[in-house]
Amino acid sequence: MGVTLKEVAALAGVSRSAVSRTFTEGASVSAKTRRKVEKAALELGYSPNALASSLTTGRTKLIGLISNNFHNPIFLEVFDQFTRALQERGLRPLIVNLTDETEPSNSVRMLRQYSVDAVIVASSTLPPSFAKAFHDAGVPVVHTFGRSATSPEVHVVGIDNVECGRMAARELLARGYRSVGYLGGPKDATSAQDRYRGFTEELVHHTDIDVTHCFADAYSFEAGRSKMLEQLKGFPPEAYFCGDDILSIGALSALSDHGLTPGKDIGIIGLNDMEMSRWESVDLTTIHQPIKQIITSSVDLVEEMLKEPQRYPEARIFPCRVIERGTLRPRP
Amino acid sequence: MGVTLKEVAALAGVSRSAVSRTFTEGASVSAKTRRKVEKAALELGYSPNALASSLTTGRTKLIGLISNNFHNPIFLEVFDQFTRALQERGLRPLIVNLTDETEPSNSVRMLRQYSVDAVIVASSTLPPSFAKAFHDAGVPVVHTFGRSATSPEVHVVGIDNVECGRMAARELLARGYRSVGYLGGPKDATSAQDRYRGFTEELVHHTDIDVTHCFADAYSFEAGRSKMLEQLKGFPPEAYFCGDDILSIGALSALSDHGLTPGKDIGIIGLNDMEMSRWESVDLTTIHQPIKQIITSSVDLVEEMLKEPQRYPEARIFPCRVIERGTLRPRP
DNA sequence: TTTTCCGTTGCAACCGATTGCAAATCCTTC
DNA sequence: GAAGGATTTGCAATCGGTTGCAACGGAAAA
Repeated sequence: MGVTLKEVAALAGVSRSAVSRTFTEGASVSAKTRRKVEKAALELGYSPNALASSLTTGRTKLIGLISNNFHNPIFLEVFDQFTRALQERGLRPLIVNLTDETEPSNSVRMLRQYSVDAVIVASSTLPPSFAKAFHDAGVPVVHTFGRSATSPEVHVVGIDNVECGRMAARELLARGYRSVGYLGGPKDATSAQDRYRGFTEELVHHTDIDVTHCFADAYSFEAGRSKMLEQLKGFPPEAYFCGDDILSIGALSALSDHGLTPGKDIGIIGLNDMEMSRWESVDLTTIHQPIKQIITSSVDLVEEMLKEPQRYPEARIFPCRVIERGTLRPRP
Repeated sequence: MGVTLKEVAALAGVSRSAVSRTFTEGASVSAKTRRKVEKAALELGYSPNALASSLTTGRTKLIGLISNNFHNPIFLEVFDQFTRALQERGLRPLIVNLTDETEPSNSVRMLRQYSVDAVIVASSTLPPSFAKAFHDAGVPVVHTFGRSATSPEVHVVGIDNVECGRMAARELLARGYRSVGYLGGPKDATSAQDRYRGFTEELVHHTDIDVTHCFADAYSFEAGRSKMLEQLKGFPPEAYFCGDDILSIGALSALSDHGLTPGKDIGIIGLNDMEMSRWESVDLTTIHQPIKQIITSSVDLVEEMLKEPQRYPEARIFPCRVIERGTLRPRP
């Protein structure tokens, strides 16, 4: 269908190598032939076939981008950032939407078939073993939003979820709440587990504080809402640490159903600080996760791995901080 | 890096052709060789290189998916649906995030370099000429959420935006509003223009009704909110047709700033019926756009174009309907 | 047993590029 | 003008597959 090297070479009256070289950085071509070739290429509307060249160079500039969080609005931001960051560096995101039906191992195979140069697993709900599968298959991999502690074999970029749990606990303590709850994401998500661990660890010595916990089925509005509705049927604590802003927003909706005012009747602190949390109607007190930095750093890391595939795995952990808005009562 | 045909052939003791044929649908191989090859392939962990084979077959199964709506939450749903639908059919989405900085023509070139089999332009804010550029470059293209009327050269799947504008106008009339406004998306978006046209056309003979209009800078929460805040400084009409749910939600936030109750003090009707509009705290009356059907149909169309690239362009238009919730006053 | 036919197999060319190597060309310098 | 070195150039092999074609082999038909 497209114009090929050969045709350009014929028109320019040079060899195919000459054409190839004019289009590869730092190859040796004289100004004269370069001019001839460029003229011919322009005339024919030629642009090199990236896939064909990948055959010999072994580089496709294709990066697998795997996720499964399509029901969390934060993902919009994540996705926007990732695609931009990759594009800016001349890399192309090849997307995999991991649904419940899709067999994870299939995606490993598929991405290998397309010879992606590297894979980014962007999810806090996938197990470390998933990212490791790519590593084992010889594909450079970065697990963004992954758990750092127990996956020494794979690069991880994200936050310290345990510390975030502690941070949330401290914040609730500082506000004088006497009974607190953790409303986490799905129980099998490492992020939900780690945040829970930090939260309870911080509170274990405060024997005067009542601590409860529960896990929503997913990081989604509906899951947060229905779990909070369930809680409100019993005797809910004075304040909740929700494992994600979208859970918080679902929870807020449940509170409003019951005529409860967040920050006054019940405290809520979230995690992520997504755009929506800043909306006046939401005004969520939350722990800010530096998404942009995390993603830029992830893509940086990918680029470095392209140069040095056997690079020793590292964890890049970014600090979080509490953003005060309206869903916790003021500090005394 | 990976295992190649040759190695499998060597291990299985057959020719490379035999191996190739066992992995291509409907090729002639005896059960015996197939068994030998499969055993060897399994042992070596071989899976064919999709890119290499694309060289000869001319098919990559790569589909360019281009969008620029990364600030509208509806895009989460769109994106989820698109990636799933493509995956289910064995097609791979190659994403292009069209930002303001990126030169559109670059994406045409880039997608041709990766020999995508087809391109889906998923945006109601890109001009028909953009989709046409792919058509002109010989790449099959479907413009999802595009304008049907004036792009006879390109397949379009979506809704009749003019009709939606009329529908909104009729709905506001039926509720007895005497002064109405259109709060549209960016002025240069065909969807914003068409919805505006329908809206005013329907009202042109109702000389007793006051009609005003304005355009937000983008299909985003912030744009809707700030435009509505601006409106509220003057003498706003009794009800608005917002060109998109996210604009409506931004507008609702502005109303709440001013202590106005939607549905009571000011009416709002949106367009899209995205998940968020169903949230109790939003409860937006809106025009439902059948996203799922549109996307399934788009991907169907792409598949058909793969078989028949020169297929005569068609427009697939899906009907919309009003979903009554709480942001318009009841019919009299 | 020989002939015929059909399904299977391997050879070799090709897809569109890259690249090591040696030949050709250019520019200096004597 | 010739020798020398530095660039530039083209040849041909290669990347990992696919596929038309002819040869092959086995079974059924004669």
